[in-house]
Amino acid sequence: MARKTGSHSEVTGPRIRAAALKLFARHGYAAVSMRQIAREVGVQAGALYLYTPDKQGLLFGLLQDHMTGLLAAWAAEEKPSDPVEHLHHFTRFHIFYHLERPEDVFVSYMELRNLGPENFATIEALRRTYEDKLQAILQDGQDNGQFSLPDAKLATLALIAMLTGVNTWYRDGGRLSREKVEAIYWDMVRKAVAA
Amino acid sequence: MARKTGSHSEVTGPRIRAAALKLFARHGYAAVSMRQIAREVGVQAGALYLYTPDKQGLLFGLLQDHMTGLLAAWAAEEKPSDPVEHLHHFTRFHIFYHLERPEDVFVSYMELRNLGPENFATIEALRRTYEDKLQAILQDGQDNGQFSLPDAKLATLALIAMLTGVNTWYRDGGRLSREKVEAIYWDMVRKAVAA
DNA sequence: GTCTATAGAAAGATAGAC
DNA sequence: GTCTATCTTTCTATAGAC
Repeated sequence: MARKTGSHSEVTGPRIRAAALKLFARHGYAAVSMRQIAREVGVQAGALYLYTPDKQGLLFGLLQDHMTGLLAAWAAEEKPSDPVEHLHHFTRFHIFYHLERPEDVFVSYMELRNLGPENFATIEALRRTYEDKLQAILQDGQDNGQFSLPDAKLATLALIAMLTGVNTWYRDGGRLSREKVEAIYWDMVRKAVAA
Repeated sequence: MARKTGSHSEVTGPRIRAAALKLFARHGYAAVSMRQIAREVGVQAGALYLYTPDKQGLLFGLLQDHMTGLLAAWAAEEKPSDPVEHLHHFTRFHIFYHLERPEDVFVSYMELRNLGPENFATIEALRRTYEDKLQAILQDGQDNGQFSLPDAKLATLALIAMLTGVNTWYRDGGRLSREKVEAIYWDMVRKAVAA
């Protein structure tokens, strides 16, 4: 099908979102202007409002897509039935998935407070759903005696904080490969929850 | 000594800093205006510039004070010579110190990217100094065989991320006391690094 | 030490031409 | 679908009165 010149709705939308993600990650949501985003894309500021109702909607879309993408990716993984192997699989998945998209992770964590109350509740529910996946694994291993956890909920939060923390320091081409990092973290995770 | 009416330099400065900390923590540095800070304190916006060269200086002062306070507090602690006890002491100290000042911790972590390059380098050096305290403990235990660590630096970063993560969910009056939280985290820390 | 007033720049969002 | 132009608000920072 031929497409009219100057009509780019299917390509401009994603480019706006990519530019917003990049700029929000680098400078923070509140510090980035709609004009900056437009300049990055190569359109005028007014044109942005064809693709988002407002600046807040742009942020919300980024966070929502990140969280639903994360949940969908985990849902698509094959899960071992043994809790220890299941936890290892989760550890690998979490580290690799998050290292693959550092800007999404950074923005999703840093800009939560810039969401309106309703948008915030939506994202929080998604995040909680993800946490529950890990908590179920830990509870499973606790129930069959492979893990020894004083508190499954706290262990969930502690492990996720530890694993997501990799994003704050990891850089491609650094001292350790992703595989090596994963192995080192798995060693600590495994021992931290061991019976 | 009598003090002239309308002269409040020794009290207004700290109040400005307290207001800035509160507002930066709640809304983010970039989203808070000097007018908001002034309104919170009860002075006019122009008066703020008697106490800080600019908005950036206000942020830098908050972060610098937090980091130097943290280092001074740790320096004042008595350190057990046994690495396991030393690590336990660090775990307690880190959790309690950080839970005691959630706004400082939050701002110090979230607003790093809003520092100018020179200010950023200064804060990063202080943070690194603190990390080195933990790393030395871990290395000590590794050397005498009480700990088994594939990588002392990564273990340092992993443990600090895990411990600081308490601040993201802990609320006074919640399900668990600080003491109980500390005990649960210490159980995981201890096992994660155990030989 | 604090105030009022303001300079000068930039923000979010909209209207209407093409 | 995009642009130009603009409305309205708000911002940081400074000047000068008291």
